[in-house]
Amino acid sequence: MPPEPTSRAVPPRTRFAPSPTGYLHIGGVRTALFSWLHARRHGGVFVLRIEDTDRERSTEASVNVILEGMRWLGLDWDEGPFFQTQRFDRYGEVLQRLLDAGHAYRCYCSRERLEALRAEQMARKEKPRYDGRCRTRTGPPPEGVAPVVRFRNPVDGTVVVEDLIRGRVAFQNRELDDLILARADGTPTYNFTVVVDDLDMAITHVIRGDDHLNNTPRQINIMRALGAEPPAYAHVPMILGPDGKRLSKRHGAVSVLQYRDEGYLPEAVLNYLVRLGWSHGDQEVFSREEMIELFDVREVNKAPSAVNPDKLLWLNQHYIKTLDPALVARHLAWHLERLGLDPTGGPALEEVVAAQRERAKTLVEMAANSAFLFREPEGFDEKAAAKHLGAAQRPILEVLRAKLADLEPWTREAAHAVVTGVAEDAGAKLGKVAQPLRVALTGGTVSPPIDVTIYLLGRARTLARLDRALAHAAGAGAAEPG
RNA sequence: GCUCCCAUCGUCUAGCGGUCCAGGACGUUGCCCUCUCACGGCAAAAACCGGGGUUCGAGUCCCCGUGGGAGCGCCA
Repeated sequence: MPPEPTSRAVPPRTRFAPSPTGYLHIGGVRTALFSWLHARRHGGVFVLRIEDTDRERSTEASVNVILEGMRWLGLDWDEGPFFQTQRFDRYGEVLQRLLDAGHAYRCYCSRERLEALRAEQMARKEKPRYDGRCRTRTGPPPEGVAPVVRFRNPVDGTVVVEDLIRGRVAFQNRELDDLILARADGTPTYNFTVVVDDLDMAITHVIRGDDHLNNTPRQINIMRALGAEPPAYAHVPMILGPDGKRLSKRHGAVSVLQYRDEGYLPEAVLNYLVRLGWSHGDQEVFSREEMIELFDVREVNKAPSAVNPDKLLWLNQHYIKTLDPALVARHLAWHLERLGLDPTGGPALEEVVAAQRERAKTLVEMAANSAFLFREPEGFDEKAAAKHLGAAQRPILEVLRAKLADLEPWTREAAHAVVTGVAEDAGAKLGKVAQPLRVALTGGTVSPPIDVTIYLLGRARTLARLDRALAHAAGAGAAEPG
């Protein structure tokens, strides 16, 4: 038996081994995160392996999504990506070893027989499994039948999985059947490639979804037949949709990249995921460094957890508000471009972030709220204009225009003084001045504080828009954009 | 059906036999702040699945039940 599995004597080697058959969803990302954290925490190595032996369903597009998603989140790998389809020679080699040692045998049973067998067993309310007919087969092989290769699983005894999360889980060998290692066409199957790879890549900690817990005793048996000791295992519970049901496309099993597209920050996604099934006292916010310092797989919960989109949103806003504006600005630029806007065609992005950070839960929202700084609004919001850009507001807007025309310096403070001064002179509350001005400048009723809005917009745009608003207020017909 | 896993507020969780009439966070509700939208502040409602044990004492340990989940492919 190996010593304490998380001993720091040997740097751990962990891996993330997705199969490129769909998109990389949030559950997979969390597994990757936990694996990555374990490696980083203990100064180990994180390996990326693409399990693409299912050539029917594996796609290059899916591989790209995995790589892009990992990069976006900053889950960097130290080795790989390794592709299983490029290791077929190696699997063949190991398979031969197993065959030679008598740990594997060729099975000539037809699919029809297997299906019938399964049906019978189900009818008898038994667990469907291979009956081992070819296990002891002697004599010449049947003609014209391409055999599969099966593992000769021990018939009795117990396999114990010492799981870092579940604790000790025991399986009876008699519950296991002789699984197929290689198909009739010679290609290796999942449970076999995983064993070979985890061994070859010297993986010390297999951190994966708990849908694999039942596969583990089989894999351990194969490893032992190969004369190897199994690594430590940590089976993390599945992630459920917001409705508490299994994640599916209908509710939240979206690609990680969709979170990027919807305006989430990688910091928020990572923070959200690390708190899903793991905690450190009452702490909710974890920087990347803190996660690495504090995360311990052994503390991961055993129960599955449901995703909570609202909390992700909250974290996203938290990071939008607290991260370095320069960093957020880079993300904002990306989203502005997606909107068809030129990020350089307006005020400095860092200042935009500083002004908008408290009123946007996502970067998509921030980009949309900030669009007025980068292009001329499409006219005025009808209701807003009706209320704030009437004849009654004209005098105030005219005064504002006059004062802003030669305001020096063009700062937030100076703009503030103008607006409050106009309000005082008119004996009106600030809102009576600020709101019409806001509609005039932005076309709508929502924007950063009015002085900040003026400052960011700049003199030229401010005056042009005031002129347009004045024209509108005068009933001079529809304003021409730009 | 069989095997394995799981079970604290709506959700994520703290709790590792007494300090728990169960704490934090998201969300919800109310109040405050306020030039819009927000941010923020304060407050409130909200949970130990059920039943047996063990123990002086159980959310915490054991058993059973119930309810979820996973696996049982020439898928991964």
